[in-house]
Amino acid sequence: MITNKNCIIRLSRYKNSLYRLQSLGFVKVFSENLADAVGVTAAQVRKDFSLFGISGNRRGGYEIGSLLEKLNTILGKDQVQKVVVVGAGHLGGALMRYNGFEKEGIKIAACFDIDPATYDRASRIPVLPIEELRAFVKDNAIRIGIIAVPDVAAAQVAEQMSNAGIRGILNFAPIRLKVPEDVTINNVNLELELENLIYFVNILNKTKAK
Amino acid sequence: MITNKNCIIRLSRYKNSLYRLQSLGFVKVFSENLADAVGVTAAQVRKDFSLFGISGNRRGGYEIGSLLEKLNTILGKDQVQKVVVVGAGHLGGALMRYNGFEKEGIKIAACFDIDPATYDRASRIPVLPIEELRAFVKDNAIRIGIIAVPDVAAAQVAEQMSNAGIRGILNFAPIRLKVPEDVTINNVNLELELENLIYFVNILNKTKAK
DNA sequence: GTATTATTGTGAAATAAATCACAATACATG
DNA sequence: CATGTATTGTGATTTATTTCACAATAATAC
Repeated sequence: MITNKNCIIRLSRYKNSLYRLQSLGFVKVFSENLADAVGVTAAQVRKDFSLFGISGNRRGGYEIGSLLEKLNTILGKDQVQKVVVVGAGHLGGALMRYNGFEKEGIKIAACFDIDPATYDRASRIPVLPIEELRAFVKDNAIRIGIIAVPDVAAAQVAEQMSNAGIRGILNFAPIRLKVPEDVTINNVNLELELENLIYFVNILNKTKAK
Repeated sequence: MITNKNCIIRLSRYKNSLYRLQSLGFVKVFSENLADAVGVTAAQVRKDFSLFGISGNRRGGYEIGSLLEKLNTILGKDQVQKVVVVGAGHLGGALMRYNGFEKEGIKIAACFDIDPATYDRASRIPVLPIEELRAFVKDNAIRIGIIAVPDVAAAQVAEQMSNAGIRGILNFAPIRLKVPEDVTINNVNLELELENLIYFVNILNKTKAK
């Protein structure tokens, strides 16, 4: 079982690049081409594939169509993934309006909040009371949730999600969530990303200056 | 020169946890406590500090105040960091309204777009024509930029930023940007994060099932 | 002031990830 | 059908990161 997050992210990148190559009319690809497109080494590409038992054709490279099928299976993209969002504020709203998920086979099935002013059952993506989270998650067999609430509410929401049966959480709140070990958390923290950039900009600047 | 991104992110996390501990009235902290708060091992905390020449007091732990000073210096938080956003759409708008940056000493100085309908020089955060990016960046000595435009425009914006003198880019567009090597890029890609979650939820599920 | 104890700081060891390098092999060419 | 060539697949090697383990040492107790 491969649990190297970077490796899985590379698989996603390969997949995205392959779609681009396919739409340009390409049918086959060499590890070298894919490596260039994604920004890694050719050996890394082959090693990653080898890890997942994906094989190509010596001297002939990889057939894009079948490669995509395999990657999509590994990445769970052979079916539409339904997710829920908790938090109908600025961020939750932006996520609901964002149309990049659809073409990736990800569907926001509903949004939940505690503020009745936000409720809207008639909307394309319904906004429902948080009390209905559990039932909705069960009824729709949902396993992925997005936390888009202020940090003070995040811990409680994480617990509600976990109790409801959600097994993967994308967390936008800038705090560490504690969940059972069978729940996976990916954090998106813009302050951290910016802070990180600042550090690297600073040290690279100093290095050049010397 | 430490160039391990994860290590720098841990420093940010230590810093955030330390502020929390400080606000609870704590004055000193042990590597063990910090480790618990951040979710790493105590040895990792000490090793990270050691890497940056930060030392505590054997048997007495670390004094939170001076530790924070050192971390803030390393992370470039001893002065307010001004950044620009390019793209005044949903995402750019949400970023401008987001008030989490301010308390981290990060200030969005201006936003740029190509659509005259978005221009607003009188706003708290002015929205300006992209043509003015270069002059603004120079005049305000800005080094960090956020790309919040659709993917088709991202490559061009990255080039404009890089030419204008920006040295760190936070990129929300789901494509790989090519920039000179003295420009650092951090990508935020929600589709990728979700896809990644799906993978881990799937494999953990299978593992448990067997 | 001596002994005891808790905690740091950091080389050494272990583990994880990436790269190398080359045998295996499929296709092309004559 | 033999020879040459390009590309894969992967064990071996290298590099990076984390963890271990324990000497050094500062605070505390007696």
